[in-house]
Amino acid sequence: MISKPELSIPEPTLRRLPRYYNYLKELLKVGREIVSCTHIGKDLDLDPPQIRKDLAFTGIRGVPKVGYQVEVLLKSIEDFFGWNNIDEAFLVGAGNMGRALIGYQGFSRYGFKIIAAFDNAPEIIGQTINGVEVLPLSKIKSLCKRMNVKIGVIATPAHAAQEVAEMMIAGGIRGIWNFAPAEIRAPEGVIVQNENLATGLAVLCKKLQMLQQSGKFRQEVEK
Amino acid sequence: MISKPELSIPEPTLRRLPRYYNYLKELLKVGREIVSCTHIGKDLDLDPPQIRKDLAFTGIRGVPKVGYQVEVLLKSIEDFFGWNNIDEAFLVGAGNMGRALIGYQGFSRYGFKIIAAFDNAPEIIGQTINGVEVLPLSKIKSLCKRMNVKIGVIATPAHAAQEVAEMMIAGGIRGIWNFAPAEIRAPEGVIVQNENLATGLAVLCKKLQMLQQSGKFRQEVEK
DNA sequence: GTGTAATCGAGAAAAATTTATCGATAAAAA
DNA sequence: TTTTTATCGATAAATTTTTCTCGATTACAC
Repeated sequence: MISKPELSIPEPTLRRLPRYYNYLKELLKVGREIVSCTHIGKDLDLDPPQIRKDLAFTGIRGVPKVGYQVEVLLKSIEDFFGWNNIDEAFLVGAGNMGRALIGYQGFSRYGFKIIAAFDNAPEIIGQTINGVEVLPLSKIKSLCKRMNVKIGVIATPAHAAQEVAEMMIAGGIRGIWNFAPAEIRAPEGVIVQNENLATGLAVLCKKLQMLQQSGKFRQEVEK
Repeated sequence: MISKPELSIPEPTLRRLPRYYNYLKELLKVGREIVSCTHIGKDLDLDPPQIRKDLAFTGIRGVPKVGYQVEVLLKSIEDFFGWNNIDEAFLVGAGNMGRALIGYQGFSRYGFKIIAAFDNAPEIIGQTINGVEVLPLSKIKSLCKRMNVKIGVIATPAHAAQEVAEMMIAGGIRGIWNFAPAEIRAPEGVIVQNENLATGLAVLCKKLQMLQQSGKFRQEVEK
């Protein structure tokens, strides 16, 4: 029972940190230099002690009565995630989802860059999408090795995902960001992060549904 | 302290359910008719009792020694989320992210459909993307009302998100699915679901980083 | 039939996470 | 200079979530 990559940082914290980061970037734009947890808490609807704890994981210390310097805080989060040096990645599946990921400008902020795309469809191979060339899938293993790429993005249909993952792993990929609605099995030492768009949608729809029901309920009670 | 939409179902459960759903769909394709929690647990790397508990929230009951009927289980999850009747939604921001969301075929499975897109850029207005027309943003409020659309998707740059959200809310939108890397403030009774792609990326990168460090550490110890 | 094995459901125990509390510290005001 | 106030950090309490345990149920083998 020691197999898992022993994440000593709570995952909820890990998920909140990028949110702080985006928020702080906005603050910086507005020209704010200093911010307190109380203030962040109001804007993000979180409890100040929790924010303090989360931020403490990045190794930063605040000053009583003052708070944190926005720039220092941003730097601290960047260092924590290693966003200052760029991670180059390969993407497989240049369909709609794949194209969107290639075209999405926002990743540069997080030190992430898709440097090549792969696909099987002859009509897509050879195209250039947002400056990223689409290569035949068969080449992925050798190119992974040659270019020492460690992160792979999967944006294929569900049925192709596992096979693609195995090709990536054979090429030495250590982290897989999976957008296909499928479960990927990977050996120990390879991290798979599943990104399921439906999850967020489901949560939204369910909350909406419950809200409506409670609304109806309230109306009926009020009669 | 009674303000929040009192989600009596644990959110982690809510986030796991779509995962079960996708997994079960795959099982069905392979022709499997019956499945036990033990089996699901092996494939999804989760504990059987937890799966049982999660599934129980959808109101289903399993049969000892047998498990669950895959089709019945799928139906139960569909009913739970209300995926059998289609939710129509408007999208704002027909950039890369917006186009991807419009083009993504996968949403139909979850009873979700983007029926129109809105943008401000004159060169984009009037285009048709995957059968979805792009209309001027100014029309969104009146069209929301006329077509009784209750869900809005925001795929604009961060700075435009709040303003767009307010237009949507003015038109009667009750649920906002936000892909812009910005915090949206909404009145009570409007649900905002933030979808931050960077979150998953950050978790992946951090796990990878920790894995590498522990690997290095191990190597050094072994010397 | 009867026994065995697999699985379920429900409730208890354990773990993780969130929330609250309290003393300490630093800036601003008196 | 002293008092007041806002905020921090650390610890403790409460809550939530996960994991475990156990008796009950059902199919299958003998």
